[in-house]
Amino acid sequence: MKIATFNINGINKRLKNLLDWLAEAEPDVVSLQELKATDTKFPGAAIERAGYGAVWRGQTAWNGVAILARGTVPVPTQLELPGDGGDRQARYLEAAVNGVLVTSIYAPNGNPQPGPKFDYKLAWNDRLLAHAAELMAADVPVVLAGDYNIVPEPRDIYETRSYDDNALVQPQCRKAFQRLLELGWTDAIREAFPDETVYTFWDYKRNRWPRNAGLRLDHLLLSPQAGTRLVEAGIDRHIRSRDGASDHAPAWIRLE
DNA sequence: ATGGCTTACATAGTAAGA
Repeated sequence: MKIATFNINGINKRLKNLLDWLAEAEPDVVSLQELKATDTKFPGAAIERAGYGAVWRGQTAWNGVAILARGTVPVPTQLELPGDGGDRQARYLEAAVNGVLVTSIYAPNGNPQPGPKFDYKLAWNDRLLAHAAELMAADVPVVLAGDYNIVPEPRDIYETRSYDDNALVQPQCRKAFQRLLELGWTDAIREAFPDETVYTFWDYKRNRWPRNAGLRLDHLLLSPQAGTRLVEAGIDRHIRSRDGASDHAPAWIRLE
């Protein structure tokens, strides 16, 4: 069972990129972020023609998350991250596919910091931690897939000082990610590449892709019941170099 | 080191991304 997460950065703008990748990578489950489309603008028919059922939560202009499943329709279990009924941003979706719970997480970016956006990011991370604890207690295979907008460690970003004040690398954010690991979640990509430099995002600006000035922001965290089934993982880096590519590359795992 | 791209919404120029 191959499960991928991909910040598509505009699903309609990049529909061809998405369909080409689906056809060649053949993931069984796909967690998508940054649809940048309303519910009615989600390209459900094209995705169905590609062989995938889908659930999604859209929003005007920004955010938006979806979960796709090959040959079946995901069964949604959460349409939003619990803990703040007033939060209207489409940043969380959770669904069951063939006995595995999979999320699409699009955590807030949080810039500039300090400020209200950063406060929202920290509060959102707290809510994610609380919900992750509940999922852990359910004792089932869970894959917390998505764009966390957190660089877990210094080795997960290229050599630079330009991000020192950026929300992505702040200690409060890294601590939130670390707490998830302490709860018992496994960072699948780091588990598969313990000593390698692995990036999933390269800014469009400043020649960051050609000079591999990247960041690792997209993560797949596994509950113990999923972690014992991990056999392979990867980043589809070549997707980032295509015409009209998203600024993120797909990250994926394979569970036995 | 640098907002130097790119998008949606709109139909010019902002806001947002990370």
